[in-house]
Amino acid sequence: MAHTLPLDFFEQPTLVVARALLGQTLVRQFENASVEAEIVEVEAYTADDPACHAFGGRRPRCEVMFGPPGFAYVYFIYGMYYCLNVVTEVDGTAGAVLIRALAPRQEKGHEKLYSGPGKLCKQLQIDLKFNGLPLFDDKQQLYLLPGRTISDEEVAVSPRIGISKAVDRPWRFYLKDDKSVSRRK
DNA sequence: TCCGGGATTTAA
DNA sequence: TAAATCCCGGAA
Repeated sequence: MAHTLPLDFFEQPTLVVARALLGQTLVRQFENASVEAEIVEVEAYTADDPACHAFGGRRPRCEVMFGPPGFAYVYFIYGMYYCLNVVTEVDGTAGAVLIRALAPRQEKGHEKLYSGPGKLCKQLQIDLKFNGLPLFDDKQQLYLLPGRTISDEEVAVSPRIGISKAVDRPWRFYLKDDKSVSRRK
C-alpha cells in the first residue's frame, strides 16, 4: 500500500475530504485488467446532516460510516443500483463522501458510463462485497491513488442531487465542464 | 410482520 | 412524469 492515498488524507472533516478527492485516481482491479479513473464529482454527508444515512445513529446499513476512515461504504438503492462512498472523519464519527462521477483515463468516449453514482458502480462492478473494505491498500481490487491537483478555479459547488432533506446545503463538488459530470438542475 | 421511501436511471 | 425493483428502518 505504498503509494495509495495515506490514512491521514481520509481522517479529516468530510467537506475537506470531499473537495480533496477531486482529481484523485480510483483504481478497479479485475482478474485480467484494471481501470483507472479520475474522480470528478462528489457529495459530502455528515453525522449532523438530515440527508445522511447515519443521521439517527448507528444502524446495520450505515455502520461502516461510524468506523475508521479510508474504507468503502457501499449501499443498495432503488432496488437496482449501488453507490460508492469513501468513509471520513476519525473512528467513531460518521461521515462519508459519495462518488458521483469518474473520468476514465483509458476509455475515451465512454464518459457516460461513469456519469452518475449508480452507473459508475455498475460499470466497475462495485457491489456490497466492497462494503467495509479499505481503499488505501493497493492489494485490494478497489483503491485510491494520488492523482492531479485541482485548482479552485476548476471546481464548481452546488446543492446535492436527489435528496429530500437539507436540500440547500452546497455540499456537491465537481469539475466544471467535465464530460463525466452528471448534469441535471 | 407490514409498508413506504429511497444519496438512481431511463425512456416517453 | 413514471416505471423498474428491493433493502432498510420505523410503525404497528
